[in-house]
Amino acid sequence: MRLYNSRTLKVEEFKPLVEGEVSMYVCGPTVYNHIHIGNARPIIVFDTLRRVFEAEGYNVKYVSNYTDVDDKIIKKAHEEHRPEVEITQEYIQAYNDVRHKLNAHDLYKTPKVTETMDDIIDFIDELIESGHAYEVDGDVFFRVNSVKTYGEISHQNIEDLQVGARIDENEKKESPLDFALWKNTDMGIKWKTKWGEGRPGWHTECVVMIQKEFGKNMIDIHGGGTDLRFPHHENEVAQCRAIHDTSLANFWLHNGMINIDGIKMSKSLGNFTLAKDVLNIYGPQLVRWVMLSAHYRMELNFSDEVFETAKKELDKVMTSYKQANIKLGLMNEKLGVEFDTQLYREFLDQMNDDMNTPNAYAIIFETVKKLNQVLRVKEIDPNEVSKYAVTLEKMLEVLGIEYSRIPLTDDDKILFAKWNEAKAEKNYELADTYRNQLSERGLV
RNA sequence: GGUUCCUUAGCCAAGCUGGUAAGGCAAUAGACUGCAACUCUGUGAUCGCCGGUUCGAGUCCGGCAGGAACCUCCA
Repeated sequence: MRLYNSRTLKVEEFKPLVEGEVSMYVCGPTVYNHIHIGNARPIIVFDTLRRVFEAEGYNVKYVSNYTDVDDKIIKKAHEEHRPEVEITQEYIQAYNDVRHKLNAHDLYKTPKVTETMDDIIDFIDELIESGHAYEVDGDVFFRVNSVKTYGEISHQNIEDLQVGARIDENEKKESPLDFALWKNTDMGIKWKTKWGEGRPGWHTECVVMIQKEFGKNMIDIHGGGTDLRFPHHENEVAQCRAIHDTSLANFWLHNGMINIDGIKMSKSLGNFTLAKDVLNIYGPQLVRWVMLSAHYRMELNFSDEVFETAKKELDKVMTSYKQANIKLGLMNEKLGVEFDTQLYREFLDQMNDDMNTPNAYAIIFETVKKLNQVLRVKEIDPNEVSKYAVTLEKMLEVLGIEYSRIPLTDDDKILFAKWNEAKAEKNYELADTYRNQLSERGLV
C-alpha cells in the first residue's frame, strides 16, 4: 500500500507500526445537526481504505469519535430548552443511520468527549505542568511557541501565521496563535476542574481519545477532510509533540472537498445538501459509487449531472452481474468460488496505489466487459460466467458496493421458458405478457 | 499576502521514479434482437500558456494565467 502523506507531501510506502495491524483514527462529526453530503465523503473514503487493508489481510482498528461537547451543541440546547445529551443522542443516531446506509463497516471504537473527560482534564494538566500550556482566569491555552515543529502538518511557518492571524479579541492569550484547551464557561454543560468550571477545546479531544483508545501516542493513520489540516490537525500534533514528541500518526490523510459550483460545500456558507436527503434521492449505492469515482484527494463537484452519469455506469455493472445470476439460474448452476485472480490482483494493485479508485473502476469495467462477452456466446460456459461474476463481487466488496445473488425460483424458470416458447411461436403479444411479468420481478 | 493543490478529448476522470495519452458518459458507424432494453466491435485529445533541461516531457525545472482549500467553526 502506498499512500500520500500530507505530513511529508509525498506518496510513501505504508509500513504498519505493528505487523499485520493498522491503527486508524478519523475525526468524527460534531453532533449538533444532520451531516451534509460533504461530511459523508470521509465516511466512504476511509471505510474503503479500511476494506482495502482488510482485503490484504490486515487487522484494522478504526476509531472515530463523536464530538458531543461543543459551543454549537450548547447553543442549540439552550435555544430548544433541551439537555445537550438529548441533542447529541439524536444526531449520533442520525449519523450512524447514514453510515449504515452507506454500507460503512462498524468501527472498532467510537469514543465520546463526554466519556473521555477525565483523561482530557488530566492531559491538559500535564500540558500545564510541563510548561506547554498556561491558565488565565479559568481558561487554559496551549503555548504554540513552545513547540518548535509547529506547522509540520499544514506546512506553514509560525511567522507567516502570525502575520495572517486575525487579531483576537481574547487578549488573555500570550500569542494570537495560542489555542484554547479549556474554556471557562457558565452556560450549558460544564465540568469542574482545579482551574475552573468549563469545557474542553476541540483540538484536545482528538489527541486524548487517540491516546486513550489505542493505548499509545503514535498510530498508523490519522484521517479527515483537508479543511481540518489547519488548525485542527496541526494543533493535535502540537500537543502530542509537547508531551510525547511524536507526530501522533505516521500517515496523515486528507480527503478533498465536495464542491457546489466549484465552491466548497459548508455549513457556514449554507450551500449544503444533507446526506440523508441525497441518500433518499439517489440511493446509497449510487452515492458511494460517485464518491469513489474520483480520486479521494481531488475536489469532487456535486451535481445532478454527475449522478446521472454515475447511474448509467453503476447500472451497467449491476445489470451485467444480474444477467450472470439469471443465466446461471436458468442453467441450474450457481456462482462458485473461482475468480480471475489476475484481474482481482490488478484491481487491488490500483486500490493499493494511494487508492486510485478511477483506475480500479477501469478494471471493473474490464471485468464487466469480459462477463458480458461470456454471457453473449451461444454455448454459455457456466464456469466462465461464474468466474467473472465472482471476480466482480470481490471488487464490489472492497468498494463497499452492495450486491445480492438472485436465486431463481422454479416459477421464474417456468416464466422464462414460456417467454421463450411464445417468442419461438412468434406470438409476440403473449411474449410481451411474460416479459412484463419477468420485468415486474426484476429479472429482465 | 503566505501555505498546499488543481488546469488532460463535448462532459467526468487516471496517468508513480520522463520514452510518443487508462476508463466511463455522450456522439457516431456497424453487429445482435420480434420490437425495446441490454450487450459486443470500430471511431475522438499532444495534455492552460511561455520558456528551460533532455536524444525524448502531459510527467522534471522556472515564469505567467485561471481555479480551489487552509491561514476563523467546518469533512
